[in-house]
Amino acid sequence: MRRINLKKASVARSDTIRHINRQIVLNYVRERSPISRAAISHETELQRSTVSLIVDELKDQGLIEEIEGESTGGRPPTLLRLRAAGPIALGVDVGTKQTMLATCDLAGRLIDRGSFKTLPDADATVEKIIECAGRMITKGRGVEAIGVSVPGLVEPERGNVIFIPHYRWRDWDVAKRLKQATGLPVRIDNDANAAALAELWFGRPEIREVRDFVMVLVEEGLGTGLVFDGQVYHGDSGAAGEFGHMTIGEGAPVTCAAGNRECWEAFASERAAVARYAKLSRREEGATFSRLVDAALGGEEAGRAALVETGRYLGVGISNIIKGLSPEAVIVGGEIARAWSLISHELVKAVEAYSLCRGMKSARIIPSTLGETPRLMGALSLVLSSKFAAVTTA
Amino acid sequence: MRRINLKKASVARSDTIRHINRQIVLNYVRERSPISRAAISHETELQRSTVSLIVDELKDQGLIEEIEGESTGGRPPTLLRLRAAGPIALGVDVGTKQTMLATCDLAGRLIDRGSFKTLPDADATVEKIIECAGRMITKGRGVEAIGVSVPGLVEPERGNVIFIPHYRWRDWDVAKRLKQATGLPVRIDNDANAAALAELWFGRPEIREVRDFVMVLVEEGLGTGLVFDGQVYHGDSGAAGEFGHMTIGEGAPVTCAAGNRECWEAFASERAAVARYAKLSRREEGATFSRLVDAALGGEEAGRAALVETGRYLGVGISNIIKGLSPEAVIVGGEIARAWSLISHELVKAVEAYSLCRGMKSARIIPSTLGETPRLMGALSLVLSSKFAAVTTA
DNA sequence: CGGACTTTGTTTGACGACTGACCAAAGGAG
DNA sequence: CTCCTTTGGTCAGTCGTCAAACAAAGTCCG
Repeated sequence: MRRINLKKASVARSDTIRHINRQIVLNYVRERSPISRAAISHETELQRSTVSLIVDELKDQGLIEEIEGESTGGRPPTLLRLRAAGPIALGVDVGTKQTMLATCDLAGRLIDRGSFKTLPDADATVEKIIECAGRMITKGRGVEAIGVSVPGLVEPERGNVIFIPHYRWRDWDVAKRLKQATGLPVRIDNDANAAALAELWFGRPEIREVRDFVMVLVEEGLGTGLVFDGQVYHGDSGAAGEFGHMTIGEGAPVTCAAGNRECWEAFASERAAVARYAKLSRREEGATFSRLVDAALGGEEAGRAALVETGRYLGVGISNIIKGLSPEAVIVGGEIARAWSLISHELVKAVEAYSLCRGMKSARIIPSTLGETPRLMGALSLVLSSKFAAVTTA
Repeated sequence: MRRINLKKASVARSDTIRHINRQIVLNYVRERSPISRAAISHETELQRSTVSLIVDELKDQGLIEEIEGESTGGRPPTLLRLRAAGPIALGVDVGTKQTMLATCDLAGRLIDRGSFKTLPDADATVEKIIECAGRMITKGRGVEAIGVSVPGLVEPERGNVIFIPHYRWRDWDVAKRLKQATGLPVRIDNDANAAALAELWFGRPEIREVRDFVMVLVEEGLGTGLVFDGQVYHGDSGAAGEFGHMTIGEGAPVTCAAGNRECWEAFASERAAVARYAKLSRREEGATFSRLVDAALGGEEAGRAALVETGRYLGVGISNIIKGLSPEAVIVGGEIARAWSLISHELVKAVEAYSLCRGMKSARIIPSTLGETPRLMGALSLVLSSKFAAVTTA
């Protein structure tokens, strides 16, 4: 029931039909691999002859490859899977501490990795990214595009980084310069959006099947990535997902980027947790969030208490999101997911306490299924998802 | 960049291409009416011959009709417009005070209207709706489907009304019984979602062009309808849009349905405004919101103050929504829109005060462009939008 | 007033994509 | 070894669009 956007709508030609079916077949190979032509034909209700033609096209384009299958009583099928050979995408995850790079194949399997400490200077960081990326591209031939994930405000369509709070970089031209230096197309997005994209395309099956969910990425700040109908929602000028700046109360332990003590971010980010820890333990001034999590997991009471309190406030904000958006799932990502066993109870309790307004079925709340690299996988997903995305018609 | 849902994806056949182009042409007729075949051909880049074939099909189906045009220097065009003759949809708006019914033509112009006071008994109300609807359907032949808008929680796909707070009706089977009684298909949705749909399809051009917006419907309660990418978002099991139950502070003037004094609804609904008015004016115990608005527009200070305060809290909640969703516009609907000149200043001020966290471009905030019947237009839109909606392919 | 020009709408053959029926290939079961 | 099952490919038929030519119905200007 979508309203057609006449300004952007493109009419269907005779090859549109092939484009649509090509993407459907490709997605069957991706999701049900290894699968035979006959099985695809059976499930899609396309004729076997048609599937064969489409498969030939996908093989020619180097997207899929054949392997031998075992007979089930008749002629043995030739099974299809995504082409495994060689890297196809390069991902750059610009973090507040480290910048990580990786190449991966079509199926999203990592092939090569690299990383360096992010430099406080914007230009120097770009130079280092270009250098490191260049090395990985020449080493692994076949990279077709680059995806970049950054912890800040981005206009994805224009490839424009507006602001990165941690380093106070404004109008950072990383996308333009990467493109110039490598000659490859560059896609860029906010880290929470990228992480949401990664869960959508490469998360564990129980998340991949979910088409409406919210990614809550806890880092120094607090970002949210919204997925509606299997699609990351960017809002007007790509700035959606700043639920981190939602007002949820007063007297937070730290201030948000704008000096506000009422934002969700000021209550539930890593910085908030570290501030609570510093107050509780009273000794470590220069405590990092990593060490805090290690300490808590090691049984230290102050660390545990700081994390649990942070988890509770995460729950308060999540309950607001659930009420408003009724997603099927909420995914919590970032390093805090390592301590999920410690915080989940209090977090879920807070969500339920604030949800009592309506006796509704609540969303599943789960830690990221992508381990410790949701942002890096997100950067790679920016490239890979475009290969598999649905054809946009009207 | 949408992920294909293999469980629901349907493959493209040779007639899919026609379906897609048919909807595009139909939407050109709807939005640029009156328009000639040649103009459609020019804008869509379809051949004139193809447009002609599609137009023939649409004419045969009684969706469009021809009128004569004036020459611009060559052969005069035959202009096309939506068929104006006769009603095509019946809308039922179940309100907490009145239930309104109307029929309209394809272009959304009202043809016939009726209304009655909503009865406190669920069954009796259904009976009365069926009686009134039956009369309007037999009077105006041609009605193809019925749309119903209700002030409560709905599962639109299953046609199930879960709960209507005002009357405490649970599992109301209005859709099923209307369908049985009339033999027509019935579509049902929450009033805020319906109103959002109405703005999307029948709002003034400045809203119709917006593809991401939020409808805030102020009534006894407070509902929100979310439109993403030109599509009403329902969330998991159709329950999205309950931002009214978002926690925004403490000590609201009234309680929400669940006895909570922290919800946005408890601060900014009609009930909240009436409670403020009763407190300020101290005399009228049985004040209604309608009279409150009349009094305020008439210059009464207590009424004005009650509305302005309510507007301020509307702004607080709207600022949270803007931060999280970055919509292009926020539309405020309900009777309070009548007093827009009184409340807009304070409302916008509150939004700005709470938005300072990020110096971002803010959404436009405007009153409903559908006058006093956004819900009724919403009910009609439930039917009409399905005629014009984009073809869902993959 | 009449011919040239302009614009609109229709007709017709060619092309691309899918369907469906038939055929060839390759293995299992008896 | 023969029959059956399953997979994959071939080819005429149909549907929808494109492109170009054609017919229709005006305006413009000498």
